[in-house]
Amino acid sequence: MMHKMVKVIIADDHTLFTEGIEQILLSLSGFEVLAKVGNGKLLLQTLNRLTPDLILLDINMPLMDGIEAALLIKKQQPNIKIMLLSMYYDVKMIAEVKGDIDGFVMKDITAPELKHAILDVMGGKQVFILPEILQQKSKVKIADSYLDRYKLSVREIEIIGLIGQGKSNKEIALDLELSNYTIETHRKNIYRKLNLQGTAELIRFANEHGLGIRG
Amino acid sequence: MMHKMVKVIIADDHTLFTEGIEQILLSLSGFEVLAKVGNGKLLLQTLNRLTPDLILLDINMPLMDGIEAALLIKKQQPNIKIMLLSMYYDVKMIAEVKGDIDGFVMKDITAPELKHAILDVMGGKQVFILPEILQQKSKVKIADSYLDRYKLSVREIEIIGLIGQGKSNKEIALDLELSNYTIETHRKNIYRKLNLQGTAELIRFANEHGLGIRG
DNA sequence: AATTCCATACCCAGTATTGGGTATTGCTTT
DNA sequence: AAAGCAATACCCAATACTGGGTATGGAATT
Repeated sequence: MMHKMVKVIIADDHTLFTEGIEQILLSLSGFEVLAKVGNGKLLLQTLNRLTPDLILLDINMPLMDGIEAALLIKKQQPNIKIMLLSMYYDVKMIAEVKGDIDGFVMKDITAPELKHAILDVMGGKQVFILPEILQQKSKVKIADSYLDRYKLSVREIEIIGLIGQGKSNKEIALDLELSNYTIETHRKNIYRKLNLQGTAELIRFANEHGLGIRG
Repeated sequence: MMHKMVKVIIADDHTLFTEGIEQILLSLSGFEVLAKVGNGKLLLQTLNRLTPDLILLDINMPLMDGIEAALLIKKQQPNIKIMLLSMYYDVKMIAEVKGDIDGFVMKDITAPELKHAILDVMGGKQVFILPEILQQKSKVKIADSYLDRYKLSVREIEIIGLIGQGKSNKEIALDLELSNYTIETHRKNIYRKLNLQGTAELIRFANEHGLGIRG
């Protein structure tokens, strides 16, 4: 296994990304890209005629998302290794797939790191590479950036994150053991600082800035 | 210009993506990648010592987002071409940058299309490649998929999209010339079908499935 | 023909959110 | 010492949203 080409299928709806990954794997050598597919259904169909060693699988895809596809594939062809690729980290999601998936990496790792992760997975390890923010002992680095740009406080950033995960003010108040009034006040300040109106715009902001990451 | 290497800087916080793009450009030949940077500030610093012909610039980056950086760079070094890369399409955003930016492409185009777009830009054209969904005469293709998966109706998908853009029920009712009651009813049905609770979860869904794209 | 689904619309009641404002305490900066 | 900021908390009022339900008409399916 360590000495032969790893046959890979790449599944991601962003073509630039899949073609980029393909080029990366070719440049790393040791890999053969069997196919690149843009959605979960196409992936299942492709598996009817190709048998990879490994699938690199984006979580967010049209028609059938990555996790859904992964669980199906694992059931049908348990020998195929599956590594999930994501821009986001979500504790609930990881817990959901932990027993079934061979690896999880985020899109901010380097190509050598990806290669290393793949080889670990092919060697039988289960590899979960956590996002940098969770590896750090503190969140000073990311928090500082939002402090600077938007004059957001640490608490405000935290609350944006919780809202970004879909929590209501009430839930957040319970989580943080604060009054509901306090959460509302923070939200008022957040809207003012970011010049946003309403939950929808705020969540969009959170997503675009990766602030829905649970930490 | 057509016969010499195009010097490119790639700016995107997802390292796998920047390294992928680099590999793509190398495989296409005719390009020299001067640098890959992960945020807007680093990009500005890099421009103090390198002068590219072209910057491929992701919109969503930490510390300084793509548009902010682009407008600054265009002011300081108007001869550098800038092409924005995005996963999302937003009419308002495009209108905002249309006068300043040389190109906009989405991450679901192919590498040859990217090359073609770059060469057009380097040749003096302004290139805006619209997402596939906007190029289609109808939305049957994407709508069908959600019909199947979630039993969502065409109207429901449309309303998710509008909510995903941050519109209130009242605004949507005005847009679609319907009663506010109707929008609320559609929302109730959407929550039930998707097993979601509240605006935050719905918007997250919309974003993850690209349903915030204006069509 | 009957049933189901979709689109549209409404009522009711309760909760959630937003925007205006106020206030206190503690810490940091000037 | 004074000022500014963050965290926390509250009041008021209005609007927005949610979840329960009802209903009609038209189109598609059974």
